[in-house]
Amino acid sequence: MRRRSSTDNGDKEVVGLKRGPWTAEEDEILTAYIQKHGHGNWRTLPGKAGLQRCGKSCRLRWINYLRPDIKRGKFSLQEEQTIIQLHALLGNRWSAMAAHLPKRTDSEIKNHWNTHLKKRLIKLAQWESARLEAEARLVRDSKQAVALTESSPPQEQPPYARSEPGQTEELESPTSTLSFPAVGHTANGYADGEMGLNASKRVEKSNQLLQEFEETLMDSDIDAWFDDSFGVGNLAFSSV
DNA sequence: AAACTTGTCAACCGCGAACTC
DNA sequence: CGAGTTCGCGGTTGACAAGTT
Repeated sequence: MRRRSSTDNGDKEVVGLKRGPWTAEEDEILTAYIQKHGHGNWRTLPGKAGLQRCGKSCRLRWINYLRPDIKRGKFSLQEEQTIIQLHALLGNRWSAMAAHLPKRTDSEIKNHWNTHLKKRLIKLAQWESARLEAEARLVRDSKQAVALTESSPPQEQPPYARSEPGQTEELESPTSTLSFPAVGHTANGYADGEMGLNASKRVEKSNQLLQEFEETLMDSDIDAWFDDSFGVGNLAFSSV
């Protein structure tokens, strides 16, 4: 079991220790002290430097904000790309990731991941899921159209509209943002003249629609998004 | 203009590892 | 070798800013 250290919990119970945002004056005192003496023992540092802060707070402030070799400000596309790749390899090991990003702190990387990159990647994953779902559905509809035309029993409704259990459910996903009344069909049946098409024409049309749909998604949305975000294609995933 | 929501990020907290005695 | 102390990491929180209704 873990032994309770004197710094745990104790800091917030010690009367007189300041908490919350650091002032410019405190920053100055801490920086001056460390530049002159080095940080040494963090626990004893505040007393020696004349700061009403706990050692832990001083350490955090120095490491994440006051150190001279820190690069602040917006992450470059290259840096974001590196973070995504490193995260795929290392998971949430921020300090290990920071070792690969010069002048960036683990805290900064963690914050950037949680507030920017994670959200974007989740969105992309949902997008990709919906795309695959749509693709599967269109392929299935094409095959059904061929099979039903060839066995040629008269159809009162198109296959997609009959909602057979196990057919629609298996393609539905809670993450999907798409809702298809089947491409090229109205809600009540085939569009005018659609039923008159022969099987090969329908397959051709479905394939064409599928291709258009894929091109629309890939070209205008996902790729654009990646370009905007990383300045590259799907490199971040394929190369890791 | 005010109220509300969402985004951002600095600071804190708890824990395990490493170190010291 | 065991107990106590310190360090460093990752997760979470909360204050503030910006955006939206």
